[in-house]
Amino acid sequence: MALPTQPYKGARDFYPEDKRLQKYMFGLMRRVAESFGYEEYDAPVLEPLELYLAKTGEEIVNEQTYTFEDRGGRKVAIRPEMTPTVSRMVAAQRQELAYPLRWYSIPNLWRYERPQRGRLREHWQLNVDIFGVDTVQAEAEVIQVAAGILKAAGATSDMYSIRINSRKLMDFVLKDYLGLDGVQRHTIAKLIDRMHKMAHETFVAEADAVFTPSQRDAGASDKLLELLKCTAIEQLPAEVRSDKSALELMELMNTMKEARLSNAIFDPTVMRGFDYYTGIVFEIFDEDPENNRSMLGGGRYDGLVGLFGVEPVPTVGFGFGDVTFENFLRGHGLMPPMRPETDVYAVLIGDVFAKAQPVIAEMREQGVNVAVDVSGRAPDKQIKTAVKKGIHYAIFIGERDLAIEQFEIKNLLTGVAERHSIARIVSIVRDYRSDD
RNA sequence: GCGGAAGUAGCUCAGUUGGUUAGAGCGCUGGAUUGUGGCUCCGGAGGCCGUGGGUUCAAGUCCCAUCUUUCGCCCCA
Repeated sequence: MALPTQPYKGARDFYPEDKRLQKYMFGLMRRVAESFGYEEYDAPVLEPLELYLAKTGEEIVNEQTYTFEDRGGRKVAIRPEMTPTVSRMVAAQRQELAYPLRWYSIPNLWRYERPQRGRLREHWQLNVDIFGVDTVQAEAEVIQVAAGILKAAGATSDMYSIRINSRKLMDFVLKDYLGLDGVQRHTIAKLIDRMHKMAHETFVAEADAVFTPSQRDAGASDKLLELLKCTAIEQLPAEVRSDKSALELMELMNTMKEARLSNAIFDPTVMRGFDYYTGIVFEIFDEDPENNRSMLGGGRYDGLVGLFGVEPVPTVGFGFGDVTFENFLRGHGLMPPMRPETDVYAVLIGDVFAKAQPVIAEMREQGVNVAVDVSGRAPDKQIKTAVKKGIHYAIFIGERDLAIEQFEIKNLLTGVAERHSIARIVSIVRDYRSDD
């Protein structure tokens, strides 16, 4: 029986062309994050299971985390997210670090669930976090990092929307404004999270079923619906609008405006699944009608670092997955032209492999990436290979060329061939490469 | 974890109410052609018809299970 060639369920192989796209996406992420002063860190793929028990959502730990017991009887998890890990790292050096601390990482993460569009079992996720800032200036900054990556990818503001809400505000709404108890709040919160996926009548009916008769008489249902319709803080009822959390949101929205992020809106239906969020939460939505989904999300989690027994550190961060990013790029026609790493394909004519070495070495020393065809096949076959690999230049090396130290360099995309010295060829290829 | 759809060559697919030795296009590969790719001509390789079981004289085709992919639900880093 033959071994299967397909990768593990929900995981991907990265062939060179796939890896090229990944390098492009990660490159954008790194460049933009570093332009804001973020420093890259990393950590093990394995963590003790306890790390996730405290604050990650229950279902994620119990059903969506890969776990096993090691030979020493320790319960181990393959990291399903990076936030607990980075909190652990910050807590470990709580006193030594320089705040505000700006860190980013692009870890691969695993979740055990059924793969579907935009969600696999293994994915890579940019994590951007700022530690030690308790004002909404932190939120404003990380949102700008997120938007900056999309902008660097060539996205325009109509392609996505930045939707902002606040856990504190929703707590105030559900507890003080609507007077719900703990269980009711939890149920309604989950319901709001699903709101856009269900028929409006279903939502109304399910929400109504949560309220007690006296709450219903007090118009809880209508109050909730009215509130969820708001798309700006100013539209909130006066009682809600004067809460501290609303003022905070207003300040953030104002900064968004100053930062020219015109597609940032207040959206009370943005809840986020994790239990550890404590304040502002936000998502960036892909506005592609074929792919209308949250592609990036984050928020404030001031309580996590403190779980490790040190003084708490206020924190804001977001995660941005490679799968949703790739869908976004494809959906909006933002896929970049992929250029192979190899600049020049050396076509050898006749048995000149040994004699050609100095010429090839010279090109490489000058920074040109050269792949040599060592197949001994006819020149036309060698060219076909170069074309198939997508290499842009071929250099022809035969006895004649070596004798006069002039070589033909052919642009395989245009078919144009010229004859030059190696020095000249090197400069032509370098100029061409730095074109874009 | 729950429900729908689909698996035939590397890719896209055809294959009649079950009936000889399973096909096409593209791709791959060799030659025409060891000093120049895309066009043309000639040749070649490549399939346990996803896997296992069942029904039948006979299964790519019908039934069951299973795996994988995909769409949705749950959930959502």
